[in-house]
Amino acid sequence: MAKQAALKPTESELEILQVLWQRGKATVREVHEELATVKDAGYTTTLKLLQIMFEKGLVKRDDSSKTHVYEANVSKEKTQQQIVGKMMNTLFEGSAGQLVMRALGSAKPSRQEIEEIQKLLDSMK
Amino acid sequence: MAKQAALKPTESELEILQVLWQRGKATVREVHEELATVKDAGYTTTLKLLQIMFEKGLVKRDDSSKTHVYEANVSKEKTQQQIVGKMMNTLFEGSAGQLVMRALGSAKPSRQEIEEIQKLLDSMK
DNA sequence: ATTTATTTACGAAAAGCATCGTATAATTGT
DNA sequence: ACAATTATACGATGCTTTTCGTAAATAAAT
Repeated sequence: MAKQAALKPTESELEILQVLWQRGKATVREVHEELATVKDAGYTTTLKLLQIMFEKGLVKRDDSSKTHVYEANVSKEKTQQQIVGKMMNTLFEGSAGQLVMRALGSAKPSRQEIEEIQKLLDSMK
Repeated sequence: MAKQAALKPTESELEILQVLWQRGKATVREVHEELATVKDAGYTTTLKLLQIMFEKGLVKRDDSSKTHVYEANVSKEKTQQQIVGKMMNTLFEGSAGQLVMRALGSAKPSRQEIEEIQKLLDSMK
């Protein structure tokens, strides 16, 4: 069904995508249980959200058996890219450098991550 | 009216804040004109937004003369920090490194910015 | 002075989002 | 077989966000 125009997941939808990206496939119940450790909402809320996400094309589902199995239909990478890109524009005047500086000031990455980033930076010069 | 609990500017509010951070002070008209180069909304829309932001405490205003003059009432730094932090959690599992990698993959910073980031990274090791 | 422009205030529509309750169907346990 | 549990579907509510129209007040222009 082709490419959709920049569909931006909402906050709640992102929480669910996070679970799906991590688990691959999951039932509503499984998503809900995992969400419950962080959030606090009813089962039907999670269900409804997943149904809406299905309509939007954010997830796909296997409904061959009674208990449907959901799976992300947008990649983690693309989604991250899209949102970071948007944020760079509305909040950092389009400057990746500024965003990076702010992110690094917020929380410290591990030594290994630091070296990875440095490697990437070197290759960009 | 004191300190508010974590007030999260909306997308549109961020666009306006961006203008105000850049200009310092501005009338509704000025904000609107600048916004118009990027966005497409009526004058009263911008006005209303600014009025709402005033009620929320996001901006302050000088209404001593008929034409009110607005100014940001939240700092760019704090706001950026707040939003980047939130995004790190909901989208990058709390990892600054992952976020940085993604940001760098999105758009290339200038050579000068790269070196600045490298300096910061070195000091973090 | 009278008209024209600009400005603020305010109400309200329209759309999007998160949440839940209830009905209905299917599955499981006894 | 029947009761209890578990699923989905779907409508509806309340809230937030964005948008604009219109009225009233002020200022500027002729």
